Amino acid sequence: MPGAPRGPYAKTAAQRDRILDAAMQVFARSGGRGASLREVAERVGMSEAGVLHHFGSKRELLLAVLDRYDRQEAAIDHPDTLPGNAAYARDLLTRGADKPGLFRLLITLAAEATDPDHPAHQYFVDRYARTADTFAASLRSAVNGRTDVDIEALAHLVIAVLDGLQLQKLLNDDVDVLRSFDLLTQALINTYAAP
Amino acid sequence: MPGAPRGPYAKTAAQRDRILDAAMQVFARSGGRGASLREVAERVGMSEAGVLHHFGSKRELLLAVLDRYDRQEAAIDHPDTLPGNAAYARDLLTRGADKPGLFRLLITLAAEATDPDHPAHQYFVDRYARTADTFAASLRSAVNGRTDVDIEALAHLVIAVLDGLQLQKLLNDDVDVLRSFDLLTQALINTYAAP
DNA sequence: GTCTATATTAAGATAGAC
DNA sequence: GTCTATCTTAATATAGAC
Repeated sequence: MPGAPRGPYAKTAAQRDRILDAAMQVFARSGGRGASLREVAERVGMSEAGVLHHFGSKRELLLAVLDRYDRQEAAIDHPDTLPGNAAYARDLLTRGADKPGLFRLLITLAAEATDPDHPAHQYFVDRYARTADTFAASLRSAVNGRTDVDIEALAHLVIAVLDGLQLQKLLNDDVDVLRSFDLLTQALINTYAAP
Repeated sequence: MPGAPRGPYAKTAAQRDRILDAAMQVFARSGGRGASLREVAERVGMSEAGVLHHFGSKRELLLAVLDRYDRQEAAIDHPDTLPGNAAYARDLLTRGADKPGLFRLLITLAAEATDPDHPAHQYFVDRYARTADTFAASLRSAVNGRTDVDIEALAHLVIAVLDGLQLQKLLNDDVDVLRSFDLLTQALINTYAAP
């Protein structure tokens, strides 16, 4: 009975969530390889064995963190108009600045997961493909009819900007990512938007 | 006598270089945290203690790898015209595709080094600041006279695109990064270049 | 300059008591 | 469901022989 945990499972679900919260912070600070179960357990006030009772291994824990994040993201409804989507992308940047931990988690793991042997490799391959599809769909309506513009390439470009700008923001908080992003959108609209 | 190693030091310098080559590959595959001295030593056909004779610690080895890369980069002369620079940036992307290891090294470490406690944190902060200055200088001439364009923001934007596109390329080799990059340059020239 | 041997620390994981 | 205790493995680093 998902959605209404009660009985003996209620506590477990709550504990799992607390562990995921802690793990997310630890993975965000130290990446997938730098993070240790010990630190996760410490934060949650539990032994390593306790953590491993809920998640069988470090690998599983990492994937569970990403999976939960995905479910939360999927619950938000995404705009399907272009201005809505540009605003959404802009909002991503702002949220990234607000909660640097979350973005650090994603960018650090994505970079690590570039290694085909990394536990989250397939996850990130899929994730980026999905994102590119989403962005392409909304850009298609903006370009409306123009067949001379490569929508997929445009989608990859926008995603690259979001990732790259946030990386710079994390290294130097003085970088004004919104300013750079606005320069991009203006140029893109100016050049590729349907008349 | 730099540049002409001879006598008992010649072998040492050559060995240091071999170690740096191996370390670069290992760091590129596994990141700074995932990499082990054991694997570096193995590749170079030496014991861990042997490696540590040349570089006192893993941290030192990592910084030496980055330092050597910087010296090599500095030896290349960079164009100072805009078309030259756009071509240079495009070339970076091509090189990244050619030698994925090198770019993986840079992007993975940059993401890790977002953590202020990471050994290479300061290195990457400085590196990005320097790169932004370089790009800004060449963009300034392109915008020639226009005062309504934020050159620094433009520089951060271009760097973001280079990083972000290569990250996607590493996750999925089918992504056509040059196509996306060309969409960017066309839009930027179209919108911000001096008449 | 390189090796073997070892100290030290820490990690991930399992077994079994409570 | 959580803990203590333990196994196993592996990492960085040092000491000292050759």
